[in-house]
Amino acid sequence: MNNAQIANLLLEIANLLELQQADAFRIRAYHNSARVVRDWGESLEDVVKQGRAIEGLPGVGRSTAEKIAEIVKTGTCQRLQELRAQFPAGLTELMQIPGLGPRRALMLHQKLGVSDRQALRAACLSHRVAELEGMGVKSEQKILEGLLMLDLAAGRMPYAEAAVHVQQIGEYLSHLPLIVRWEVAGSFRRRAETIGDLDILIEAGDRAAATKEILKYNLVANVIGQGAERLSVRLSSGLQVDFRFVEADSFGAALMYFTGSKPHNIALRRRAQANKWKLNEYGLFKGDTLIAGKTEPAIFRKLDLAWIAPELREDRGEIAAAATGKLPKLIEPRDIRGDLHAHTTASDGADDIATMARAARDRGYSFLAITDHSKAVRIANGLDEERLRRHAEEIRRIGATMRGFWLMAGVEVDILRDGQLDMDEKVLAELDWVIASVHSSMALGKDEMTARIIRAVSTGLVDALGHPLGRLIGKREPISFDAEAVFRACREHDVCLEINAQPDRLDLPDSLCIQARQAGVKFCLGTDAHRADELRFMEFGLNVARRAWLTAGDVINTLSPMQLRKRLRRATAKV
DNA sequence: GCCGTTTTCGGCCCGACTGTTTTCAGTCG
Repeated sequence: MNNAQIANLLLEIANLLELQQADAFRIRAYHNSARVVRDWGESLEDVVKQGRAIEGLPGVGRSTAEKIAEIVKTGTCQRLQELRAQFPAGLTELMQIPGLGPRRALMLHQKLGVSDRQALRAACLSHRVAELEGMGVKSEQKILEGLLMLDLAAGRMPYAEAAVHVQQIGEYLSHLPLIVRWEVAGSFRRRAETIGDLDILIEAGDRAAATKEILKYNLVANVIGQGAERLSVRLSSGLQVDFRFVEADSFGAALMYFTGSKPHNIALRRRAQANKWKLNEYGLFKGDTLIAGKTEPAIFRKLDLAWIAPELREDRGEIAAAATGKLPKLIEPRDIRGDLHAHTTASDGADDIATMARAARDRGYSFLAITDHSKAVRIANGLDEERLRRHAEEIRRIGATMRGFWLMAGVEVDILRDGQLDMDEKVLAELDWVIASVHSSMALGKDEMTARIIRAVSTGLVDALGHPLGRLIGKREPISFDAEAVFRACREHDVCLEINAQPDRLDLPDSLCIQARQAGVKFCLGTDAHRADELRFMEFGLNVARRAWLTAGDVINTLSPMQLRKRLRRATAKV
């Protein structure tokens, strides 16, 4: 049972308590603990199995700790079973539909016997829902639309996809003379892995006129809500966009508020409250007097905090760090001097060596590692020893023509099922850079997988562990291994963990990077580019690194070619 | 259910919008 699974059961308890209309703070306590458990670096299953106490998790007290222990041991807990017995199974699922909360879900069940999506759709279509007290034709329509949405898009989209929307909307907004200023807030500004909807702040002289103009945007499919403060629309792509109208004097406060995250906001407000102040989307108030609101830095200053980068605003200790001057100096795009994962036509890439190298140099890089697949990945035309040798020669030949640029001869070698590397050791030892990755037997059990990876990173031939989880966001679950043990092995053998920047990988993810960093492991960023154009994915890898509190010193892509050579030689010398 | 420079009890962030209502409950972020 991994932390995410434990968190899901805690969330289910929270949802069922909502149905029960239990105390709201108790419900929130379960939501909080679920979030903390999901993000927690160490496997709680391991903690429990080793007989250690679950402690140090903020928001997890005695009661929840006991439940977690019970869940690990039995797969469920008494409290959850009792709650499940009280309500039909599908009810918490109904609460996922926009506009349906616990009360309405419960009413639908009690009055109409509805307990799953299908029955709900039927009830709407036969207009039985509209007849219920507090419901009407519009509610019914809204539920039907919500059901459609749930079937259509499974909710969140990858950050990279949202970024395309932001660019399009931004171009449109920037051409509206009525709009003085606009800014994207929300999870997009925090550069989260996936984005549920877009929150865009708008400063405009005439809100009504601005609303009209925005509604003329040709990608708006329908209006979800419209008021003096807010305009919510759905684009034809299914993406929900919330426009918030904001006064100049409140812009900073609104930016903070709508950037979130929610737990971060709550923590900030408590801090304001401790001073007998009030913090909301309009500003920081002492009584009725606005004492800060125009800019974010002004509000942070009043709260006696350093400005916190949006990527850190997840209530993971950033407020305490900001209060004590201990915020990290986060890695930035200009720190990156090269890319350490790229493919060419030699395996499954679309561009040849020279094209990839030129593209990297055009980005201002000082190095690029060419890392094509090894022979086990047949479908990707993986290289055998002989082809890899010739390929490396060709890489070096082209590299020699490029002044001030290190074209690294590397490989992405497969970690076979038993942990052996899919390439002769001699050939690997001749290369500049070796990434080892799991591409097969991904369903292996946790113990076997852990042993497999540790064996591979302990060969002394590996520089980096590629896309360690092997997950594809929303498509493929991560492989299962003991992260602490693997990280320890990586540190001992001087193996970097890759942050793979492909938009649907983002692997390692931020929470595990935080844990790995604490274990003393270094990181490398790689776009895993399969065409020259994909070198731009570096941006997405940087998002992960920043969300993981990483500095330039944690990431070896910030080294100069000479420093990098030195570091890699040292690693090899240890063998 | 959690938590403690206001606290081991009694608080717990705060406001907008919708749909159905005549003053508000439910939902959302």
